[in-house]
Amino acid sequence: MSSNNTISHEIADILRDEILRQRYRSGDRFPSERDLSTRFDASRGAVREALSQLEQLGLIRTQPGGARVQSVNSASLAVLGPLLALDDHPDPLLVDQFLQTFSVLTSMTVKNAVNAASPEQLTQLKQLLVELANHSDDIEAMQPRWREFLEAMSTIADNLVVRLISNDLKAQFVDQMMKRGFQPDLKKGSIDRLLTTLGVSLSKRDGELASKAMQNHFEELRVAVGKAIRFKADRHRSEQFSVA
Amino acid sequence: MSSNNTISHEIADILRDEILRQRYRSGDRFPSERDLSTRFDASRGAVREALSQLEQLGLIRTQPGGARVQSVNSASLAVLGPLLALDDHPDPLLVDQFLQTFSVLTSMTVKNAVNAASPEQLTQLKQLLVELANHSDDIEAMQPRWREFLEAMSTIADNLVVRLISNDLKAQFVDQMMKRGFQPDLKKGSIDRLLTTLGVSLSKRDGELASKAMQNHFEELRVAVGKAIRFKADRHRSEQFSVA
DNA sequence: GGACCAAATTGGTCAGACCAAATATAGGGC
DNA sequence: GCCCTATATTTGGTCTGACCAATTTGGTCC
Repeated sequence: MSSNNTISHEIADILRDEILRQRYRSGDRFPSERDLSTRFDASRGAVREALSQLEQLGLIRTQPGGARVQSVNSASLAVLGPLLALDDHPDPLLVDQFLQTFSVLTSMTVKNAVNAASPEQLTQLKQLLVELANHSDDIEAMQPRWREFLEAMSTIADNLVVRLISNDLKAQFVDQMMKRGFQPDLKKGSIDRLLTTLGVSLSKRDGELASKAMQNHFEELRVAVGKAIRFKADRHRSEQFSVA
Repeated sequence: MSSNNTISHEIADILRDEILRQRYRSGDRFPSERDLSTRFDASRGAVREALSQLEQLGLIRTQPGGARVQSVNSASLAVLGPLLALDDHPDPLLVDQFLQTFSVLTSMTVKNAVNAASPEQLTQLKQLLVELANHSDDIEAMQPRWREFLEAMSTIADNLVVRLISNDLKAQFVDQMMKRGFQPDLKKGSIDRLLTTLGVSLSKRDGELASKAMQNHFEELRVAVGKAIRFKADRHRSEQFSVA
């Protein structure tokens, strides 16, 4: 979880999940600090630090007189990770929304990067593409190289807004998916096609082409991930059934 | 500023700005809580709550033994607002990056909304468009109606990820720009064109068309805002000169 | 110069106290 | 009975002073 192993973080994690699970309705009064400190058998200071975190997440709003729960819709980006981790199986809809968002942001980054790259940076990118192509048959081995490639793109595009969003999103999403051991089943052919198209776009300095290629790739990824999730969910259901 | 009028928020605001102004280099040791509490003449508890906020922002990382400053590149989205508000005049590059990001996210939202809207929602959207067209000569009056229109789109598209990002971005950016009294100089003709195109896309249920229209609009907006900022900056410089 | 150990520093937590703002409650006027 | 007001209570914000454990620091010894 996101917890440091401090008491205040632990408390914050528990309360956060309770809010995300809709245990309090938006607008409800939140338990008082003194009540919480007895409930968790902790000092009020520790509870206060936990509440401070929840406030930063946009989940509660504190005021002298009492704290109130806020709508998840008005929360901060940082709640998405915990929201995904809430159940044993991720919400397919939410995962799809993640990927769609990644898609448009990454496409934009790639477009700007290809258009703005210096000659040296272009050769660096080509180098990384070759690296990727050399490992295109081992998805595991591609992972870190993809990361490196996209990181280079992000550095070249140099858009702080997108970078911060992507930081958050990646931290929330990618790690979650990794932890659950998701392996979207992408056809090798489609990956090869992506790599060659990206190579062409680099040679021609055609950001638009690179952008389209990424969009295509994410479309396929969305389908594949959707299948993977449904598959896992089905298996989970049948396991439950066999136990019962 | 983003401060509640509590001491801990005040301290957090000051320290946040100091970090954003690069007063500490990334990796540096951050002053100890006891030092800070004497500096701000506040209790250690108040300082701790301030540091907790900075940690949530991703600006520092605390550990027994000492806190350390982190790179702004690895911070949370929520630093963008303070980053914009840092100087008297916003960084044109950052503003442009904001708009570009808004552009892709809004375009995506609009596309999905148009494609997914129910008949009732379609008529609602058309209604809002008519409202907008009726006030297309008064930019001030359009503002809240734009907000309403995009809010409706966002509700229909129903993508939580984008919604949370937009929440953050809007809270950080739009309000900042409003406060500074920015009025990007958009030609009435181009707005009318946008509105009619959106109307057509609604009738045809053509999300792609709506998306393209929004992209175009944001392109023009970026140019207009860029001009407005440069104009303001120039005037500011000349004022400084005349004083000196 | 480098490895190792003790002392000082630092973050994390606790307890008990006070204030001011917001809320809940009781009372009085209609 | 209903509404409004004044009072009492609850609640968040802050302070003080203390203790523990982990880290850092500085010096010592080889």
